[in-house]
Amino acid sequence: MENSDTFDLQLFLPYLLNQAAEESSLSFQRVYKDRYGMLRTEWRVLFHLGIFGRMTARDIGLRAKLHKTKISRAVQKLADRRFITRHRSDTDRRQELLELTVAGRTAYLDLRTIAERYQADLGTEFTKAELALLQNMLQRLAGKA
Amino acid sequence: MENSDTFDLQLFLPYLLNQAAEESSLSFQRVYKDRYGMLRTEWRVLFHLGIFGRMTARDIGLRAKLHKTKISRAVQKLADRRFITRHRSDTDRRQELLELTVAGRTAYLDLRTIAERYQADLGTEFTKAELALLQNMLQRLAGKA
DNA sequence: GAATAATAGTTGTTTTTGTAACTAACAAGC
DNA sequence: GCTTGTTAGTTACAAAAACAACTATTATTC
Repeated sequence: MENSDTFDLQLFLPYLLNQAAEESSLSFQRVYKDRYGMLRTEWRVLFHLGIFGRMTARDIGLRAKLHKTKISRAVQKLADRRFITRHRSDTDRRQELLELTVAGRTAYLDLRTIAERYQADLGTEFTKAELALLQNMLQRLAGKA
Repeated sequence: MENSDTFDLQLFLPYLLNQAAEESSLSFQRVYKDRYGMLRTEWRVLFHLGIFGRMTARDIGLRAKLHKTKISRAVQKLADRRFITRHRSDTDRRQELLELTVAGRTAYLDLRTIAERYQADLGTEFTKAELALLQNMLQRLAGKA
């Protein structure tokens, strides 16, 4: 290590954020993957429909910053597994209204419970104020605040 | 949106962290991708060698939490492009000592400058104390503190 | 109102990643 | 010192993501 250097990679945000994101996603990923065979894009679509109710692929893409091809395939898989229904819109026949089925809503509520538990567990690790600041800063970094 | 729900996805850390990580990586990605045709794993390997000097693929994997196949491929590509050299170790002929070439070090220093500028620019967005707290929390979340 | 552009969503192809199986070298136990 | 297990790294195959080209429908413009 004779050419040692001083740059601290561990503090470089694009790196550090990815490490933290990957680590924090792990436990949640295990649940939606093992329990429902879902991919990341799929649970995200599921959650958007669970939270906001009926919406189109386009709107999910805007909110979640997901590319339409990713959403298209996630929607297909979710529909195949009867988690969502798709209905062509009457006012604009290009777009499709997506909605959770009962099974979809059940899966969503189950995963939401896990997510809420995860968030609650952070309370043992961080104070409320710390957490609020963290979320605020992350939202600013994500360009959403 | 009749089935509206109260869960705040924007505050769910596995989601929020990913959004922030993706957004914050964008500008840096553009540089290492456009300027050097590198992938994420490749700049990470490059940086590890730039920072710590000669080391093995195994040690990079441990530090960066990268799987050995990813590193193996990154090392191949970096060696193809003459950014690094590889020498089998005398003491353990399974492992290979990796080291930056002059071209590799030049690329590293260039990218490091960009990275440092990125970090510096955060200072206009956040206070020193905020940033320190953010980094500390992210390191805890990443399991490295 | 026909021609052109723009939008929602899909499909096909290429890259990149993930996973498992592999080779070669070393280590440990007996 | 031979068998068994472990480790460093590679390769082959499967899954997923990225990107470009496409269809169908709606919006715009002249």
